[in-house]
Amino acid sequence: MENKKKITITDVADKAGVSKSTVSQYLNKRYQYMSSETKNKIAKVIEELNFRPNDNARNLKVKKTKVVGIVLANLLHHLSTEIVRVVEERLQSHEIKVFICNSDDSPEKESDYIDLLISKQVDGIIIFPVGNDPKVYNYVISYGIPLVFIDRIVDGVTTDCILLDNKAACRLAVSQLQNKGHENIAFLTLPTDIPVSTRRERIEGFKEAMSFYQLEVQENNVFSVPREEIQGVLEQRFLQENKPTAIVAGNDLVLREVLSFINKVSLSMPNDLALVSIDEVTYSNLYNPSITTVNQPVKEMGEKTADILLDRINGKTDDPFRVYRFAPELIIRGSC
Amino acid sequence: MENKKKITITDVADKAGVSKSTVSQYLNKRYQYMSSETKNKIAKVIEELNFRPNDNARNLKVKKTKVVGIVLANLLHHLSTEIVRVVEERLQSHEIKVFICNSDDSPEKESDYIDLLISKQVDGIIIFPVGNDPKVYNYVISYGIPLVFIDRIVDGVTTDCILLDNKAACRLAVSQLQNKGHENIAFLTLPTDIPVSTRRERIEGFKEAMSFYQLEVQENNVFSVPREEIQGVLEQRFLQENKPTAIVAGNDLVLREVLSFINKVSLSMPNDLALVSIDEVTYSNLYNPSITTVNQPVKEMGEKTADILLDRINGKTDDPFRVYRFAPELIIRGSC
DNA sequence: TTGTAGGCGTTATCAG
DNA sequence: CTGATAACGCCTACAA
Repeated sequence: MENKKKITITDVADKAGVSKSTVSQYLNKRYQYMSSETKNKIAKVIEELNFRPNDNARNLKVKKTKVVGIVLANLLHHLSTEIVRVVEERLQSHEIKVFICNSDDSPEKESDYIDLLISKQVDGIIIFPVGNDPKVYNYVISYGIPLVFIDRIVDGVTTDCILLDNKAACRLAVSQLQNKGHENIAFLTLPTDIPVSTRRERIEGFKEAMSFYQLEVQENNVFSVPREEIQGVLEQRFLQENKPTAIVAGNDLVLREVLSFINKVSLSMPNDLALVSIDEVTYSNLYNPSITTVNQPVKEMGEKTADILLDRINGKTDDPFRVYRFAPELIIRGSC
Repeated sequence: MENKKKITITDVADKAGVSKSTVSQYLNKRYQYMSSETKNKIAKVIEELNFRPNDNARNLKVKKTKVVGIVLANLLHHLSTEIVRVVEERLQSHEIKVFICNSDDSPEKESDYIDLLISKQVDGIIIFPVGNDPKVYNYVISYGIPLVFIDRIVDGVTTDCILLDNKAACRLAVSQLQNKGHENIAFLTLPTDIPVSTRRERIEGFKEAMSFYQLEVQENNVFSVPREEIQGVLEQRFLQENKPTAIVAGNDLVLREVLSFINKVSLSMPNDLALVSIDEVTYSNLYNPSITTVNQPVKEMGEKTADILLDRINGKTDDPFRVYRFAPELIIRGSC
């Protein structure tokens, strides 16, 4: 189990009785310039020695690494990982591998991983951004590495962005509820003090949708509070007059809290309270009653991300950067 | 937005009016050999030029990369990602970064990613294995890269393994059910034709636990079928005599199917049917009724994984490789 | 305290 | 078809 000296292309060349160059030719599949005899010989030696070329050395000469880095805000966020899967599949089919990094909602970690990916010379970077310092991201761009944002926009950074049409999502949610006769609708989301474009868009979208359907937005029905306070504010709200008859949960974390609240006070859906959640969750079909959700088109978004990135990497496009908005889809289930 | 020539240590040296070596010293924080004047000058130039050292070149000389690769079987599997988070946190505190790769339950992809990680010269590799060809894994070891398996064992590979004590998990599940007076207990798991040690261990564990509690294992109560067949076999089974009064779900995927079945035929838990699931799921507390689960000690397992790997990487141990079994924990909730 | 020279493992160029 | 040889960007003696 000694940590033996790593074997190199030179070892292979020596043992095969050819030169390094020839082995290199072999590694790069330039078989044309090679007798099938030497070819086989090299193959055998590589097998025997269990040789693997050192990519670091290779990338010193060759500019492309065929690796793309994805920096995830949160590994546990199901939507992100689903998009990643789609992106990865698409990139794989172009022979590109993916390294996933987890920023764990920390701008510092995110920045560290971006630096690492740059120093590894990856061909492209995809970020679910958590930070709000444009400098970090702009450096990637100025370094010449194609960059795509998913899920959020960062002020001051001009690059391709893949986003849900959040306002349309709210409109779908509200439309479904007002269809069912609800007028007193509450909206809950996490705090918007940090510049997370998504949350702000959803609040605005909710308000716009309400007025679109000529419903009144009661100010004590719109909440933007930290996760751990959600149950508290709901309990309070439901002690007041004029209880909401329906709730729109601004994302999956909010949904969890809302469901806990509903369980705790034994409300029954959809009669006591109707519910629509933005973003799919794993248990929407399983839950009793099943949960109506507004879903992101994961497949389309992932594929678009991969395609844009590929085009930029291969220099196939000089189109100006733009924001791609994807239409949400309403999945009507039992909760409303 | 031209893809400008990447700037190198030479550019920095030139612009700062010092030599490459001095810049290198700076990069490696050897400030002792440097006037604070030159130090500041270099810092400024690096900032201005937005220089980032090329890790590939660096790693050619320096053996440690300070990067560990994790190959995940399935990004969407919550348990895995939770363990990854713990591992990562631990490794971060030792200045080690983590690249996550998704094998997507494909042995080929897994093998490709292992090769990639090797050629990137990572310091260590952690795998949630999906393949069963020892060669792939043994190559990592023979290459001198420390390797840790999580969740499964692979026949023919001798290395450190982090596993749940699966038999104990089944014993906990059965004990809880027999406590509640159940005797006719069914067990469901996915197929065991591929050599996935975990599934086999859980089936055996179930049988042993039953006999330990002097309960009879009815052969038509033990299922090992593909996911898409689970609901079908349950429907059939519940048409027969002697219906089970309780079910143990062998993992989270099985649980989903069982819950769908229960919903479809409108059984009520825990009265019509009691349920215990092995492995935690995100919705266990939210569900109605909440779901009793046998949990893996994610934190301990993740930390142990990181610690073992760190010790191996730093050559701090020559202990023989071993299998670490972790005690599961029963979380009693409403489903039984 | 700074500079020079050589090497890390691979690829590319160009003779042979 | 094969083999020298010079990069690639950085690090590390050792010399100045």
